[in-house]
Amino acid sequence: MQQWHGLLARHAAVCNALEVALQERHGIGVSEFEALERLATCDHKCRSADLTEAVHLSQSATSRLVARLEREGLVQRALCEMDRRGIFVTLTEAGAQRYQEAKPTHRAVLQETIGDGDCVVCTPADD
Amino acid sequence: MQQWHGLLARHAAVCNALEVALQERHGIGVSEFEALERLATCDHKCRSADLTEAVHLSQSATSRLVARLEREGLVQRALCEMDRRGIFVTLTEAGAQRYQEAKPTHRAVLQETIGDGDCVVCTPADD
DNA sequence: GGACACTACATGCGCACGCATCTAATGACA
DNA sequence: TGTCATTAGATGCGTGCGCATGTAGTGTCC
Repeated sequence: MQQWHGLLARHAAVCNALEVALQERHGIGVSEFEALERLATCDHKCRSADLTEAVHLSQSATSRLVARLEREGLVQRALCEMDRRGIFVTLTEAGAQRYQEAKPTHRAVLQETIGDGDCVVCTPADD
Repeated sequence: MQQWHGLLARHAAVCNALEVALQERHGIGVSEFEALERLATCDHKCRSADLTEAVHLSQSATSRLVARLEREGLVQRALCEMDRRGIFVTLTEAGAQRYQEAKPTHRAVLQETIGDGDCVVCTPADD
């Protein structure tokens, strides 16, 4: 129970802070950032299903997330020749740049907030 | 970073499992349960602002949450004589019963899922 | 007492979500 | 090759969210 409430509190606190900072300074949300990060660390392209796993959202939400990112010019949809049902989501130049800009913000907010909250058992000594 | 992704993964996993179990077996969501729990552990009544804190939602979302619970007959809004801007949210008989029914489900799902996920640093030795 | 800043909660609005479903492509099997 | 179950992703729909704002009650200062 203590763990659970700690988890809720910490998640809410960090997500809120991240959402505000990323939205204000870079015009993207937490899920958008996670998606960009996944793409940036996956050779700049991966399947939609991989993103679904990365952002912890439903398949439909991921589809719309990709649509938003594409509308923003941060990613592109590419047909997958191997399996033409699927798509490759590829990071554009603008997307890679946006990610690099947002990354320090992301890390800084994490640093500030992830240790807060009342979840003592989840706080490791290091880091 | 490891902590962060662990937090995200764990939160998503537990919330999903809880949402499904609570919704299927008791017709309430995670936030609804948290609100009922807060009320049950607060002498069956508390201010709307207290609920806002408990459920980690915005004030407007809490207002609608209370409206849903009231529509379901699980809580009632009572005028606060001390400060007539505010309200007391009170747990009804049905609400108290629903909470008692849902509580074992909630605890069981927590027990099953809160240790899962890939966040090793957040996993204490005990439990 | 009257004006005004402030607070508690409600509500209009736009947006992102999940669920169910649709479409198109794949793979297996006859 | 034709049929059919399965899979990847897109989309209609209803719902819950946050933000901004509205409404009503409170406290202060004159």
